[in-house]
Amino acid sequence: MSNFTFPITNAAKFLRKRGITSTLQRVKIVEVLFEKPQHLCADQVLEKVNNGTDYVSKATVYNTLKLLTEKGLAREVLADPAKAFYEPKITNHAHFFDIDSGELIDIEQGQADLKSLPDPPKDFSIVGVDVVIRIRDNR
Amino acid sequence: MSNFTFPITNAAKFLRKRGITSTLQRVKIVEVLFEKPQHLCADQVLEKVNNGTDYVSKATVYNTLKLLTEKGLAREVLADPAKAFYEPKITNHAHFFDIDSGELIDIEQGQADLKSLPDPPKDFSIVGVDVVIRIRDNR
DNA sequence: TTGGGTGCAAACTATTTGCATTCGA
DNA sequence: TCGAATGCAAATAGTTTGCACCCAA
Repeated sequence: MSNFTFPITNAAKFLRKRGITSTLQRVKIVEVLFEKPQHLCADQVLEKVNNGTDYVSKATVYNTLKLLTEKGLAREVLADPAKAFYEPKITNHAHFFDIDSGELIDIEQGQADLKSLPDPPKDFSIVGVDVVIRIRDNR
Repeated sequence: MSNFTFPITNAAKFLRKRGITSTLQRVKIVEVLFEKPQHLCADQVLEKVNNGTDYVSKATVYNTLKLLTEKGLAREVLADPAKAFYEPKITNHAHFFDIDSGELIDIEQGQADLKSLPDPPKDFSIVGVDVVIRIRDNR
């Protein structure tokens, strides 16, 4: 049900199929984010969506990225203290974070797995696991 | 060199020993953060430091927490999208993050280790590894 | 007609910056 | 004395909120 290939060819259908009202703004945002596997912050999405014009507001970009994340269609990556990144790739994988450039790099699944998951506190269940490996260019 | 027991008894000495100029403001902040192993955001540190009075500004709290982090004496935890947490415990360990309450819980070392570290990109070295396991109360 | 859903301007909050002041050599 | 270090008011940047508008029932 969450399967698709990059880029998404019909964003309106993609949204409707997943129970989200399709609107002009959301279609534009989904087209941008799901063009290919990538890591974009809200401002980058805003810029790509508008591209000189003025179709979508900043608030709508934020609200839509949040909506996509809540619906499980996109993933929020917390690695840069300054801002959140969003990615269309929701399969489990870890990230390198270049602390100087602020760039995120995917780590292939299986390359940074936990030995085992710890037991969560009583009555709690695990919602997700985030692994970020901070790196620095030596040169 | 980074060894101490909680709470720190002489914050001024603690700072000087580690090559950081000791000031009234920094001493207060260190006394608060290093009272015991805990996770505090900047605002919580500010509140505890001032406690009704007005000794230290918000900017200084932020700058000092950043300084302590850069010097390797404290650790910044990125788990809550809204704000950063700081902790005095710098030994390697993962965290549970309660997505509803915003609370961080330490995971004992060894309970959430990576099978192995992935090779960083050429010319890069690994600076740190952050593991956050998001949890939710089912009740 | 109406009630939930949508988009966005304005508000808010976390964090950083620039600079006057202080400090140590 | 003087350059570097320090603290903080003000500015900035990321994100959220509240409300006017719209649309389907």
